Amino acid sequence: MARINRAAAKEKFLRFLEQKNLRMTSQRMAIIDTVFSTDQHFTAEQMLDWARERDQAVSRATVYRTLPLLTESGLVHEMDFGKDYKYYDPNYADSPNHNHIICQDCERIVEFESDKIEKLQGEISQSLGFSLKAQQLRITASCDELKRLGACKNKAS
Amino acid sequence: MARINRAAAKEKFLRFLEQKNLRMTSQRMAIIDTVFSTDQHFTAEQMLDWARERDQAVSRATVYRTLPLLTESGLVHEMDFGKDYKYYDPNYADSPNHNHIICQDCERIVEFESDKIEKLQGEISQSLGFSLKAQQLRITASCDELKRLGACKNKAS
DNA sequence: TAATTTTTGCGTCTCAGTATCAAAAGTTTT
DNA sequence: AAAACTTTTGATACTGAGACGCAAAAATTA
Ligand SMILES: [Mn+2]
Ligand SMILES: [Mn+2]
Ligand SMILES: [Zn+2]
Ligand SMILES: [Zn+2]
Repeated sequence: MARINRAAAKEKFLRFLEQKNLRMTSQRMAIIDTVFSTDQHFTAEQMLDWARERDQAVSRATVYRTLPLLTESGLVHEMDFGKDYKYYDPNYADSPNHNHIICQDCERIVEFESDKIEKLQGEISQSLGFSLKAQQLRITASCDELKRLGACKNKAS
Repeated sequence: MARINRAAAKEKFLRFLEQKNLRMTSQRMAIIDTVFSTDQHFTAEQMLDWARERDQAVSRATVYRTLPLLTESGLVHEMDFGKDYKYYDPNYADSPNHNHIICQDCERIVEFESDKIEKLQGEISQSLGFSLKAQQLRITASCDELKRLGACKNKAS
């Protein structure tokens, strides 16, 4: 589940902008540089902070405008992890078939791939009249395995 | 995936209230009557509308206060279906092991149970250091099977 | 350089949900 | 049953993520 490398990401984004008659600007550059220097799942506000460390001239509005462009171009995916804000995942361009398990106590997110579950997913979807395209699977659980080791910062501890 | 019957639900809620030194009021009664007359997944705003049809004297505030009580008592479950508002599920008391598949185009939600996927879920969770309790699984897909039949009201059609 | 198009940043708005608080309703004590 | 106390209610204000409108700035084209 490694992210796409920064040069390739820039390349792809440039082609996307060109094709939509949009311009590469210093702010957009700062944002995609920041996005593709992490493989963590991040929020818009986090991205704003990080991008500003790199380039002061990045506004909240531009971040909120650029993330949908990155999404549309396929470089990141919008993720819903059950919080009331969106997450973005920079790891999809490179591994489009991974899924996530989320701890509902802390916010630990772990990626995984499983042929078996992917197959079952497809079978279930189909049997219920859903198509396969763009499917995604999320498991919500508790990491008290990790809690016992002191790794899970459970809020209600 | 049938919901618990209304009388049993009221009974359970009464015991819950008693045990927490809370009172059964006409508003709370109207709300749980409404909740357990549907087996649909609903939002707080929907519940407000429906409960008001039954009893004018139900305010938004009371709905937003009662739903967490019903959740805490185990009669409903808070659900996140990827929208920016919560859903509530009245079907958990009776079938606590069901999962959901959601169409990302329309908002169709279909419940399903699968021993196979449940087993895999447990295996994956465990192998990644997550515990089994309170796990839940959500599949996001597109129902273009149904779309072809004109059943899916896809927004971007 | 001038005209045109795109982008930016600020401020305002929306919307679900929470917090506040005084009035109302229910309970317990005298 | 009146007084004292507790819980609940509803109106209103507030919050926080994100969308939107607009005038200024930047980039492109003429
Ligand atoms: Mn991921
Ligand atoms: Mn359900
Ligand atoms: Zn955890
Ligand atoms: Zn659909």
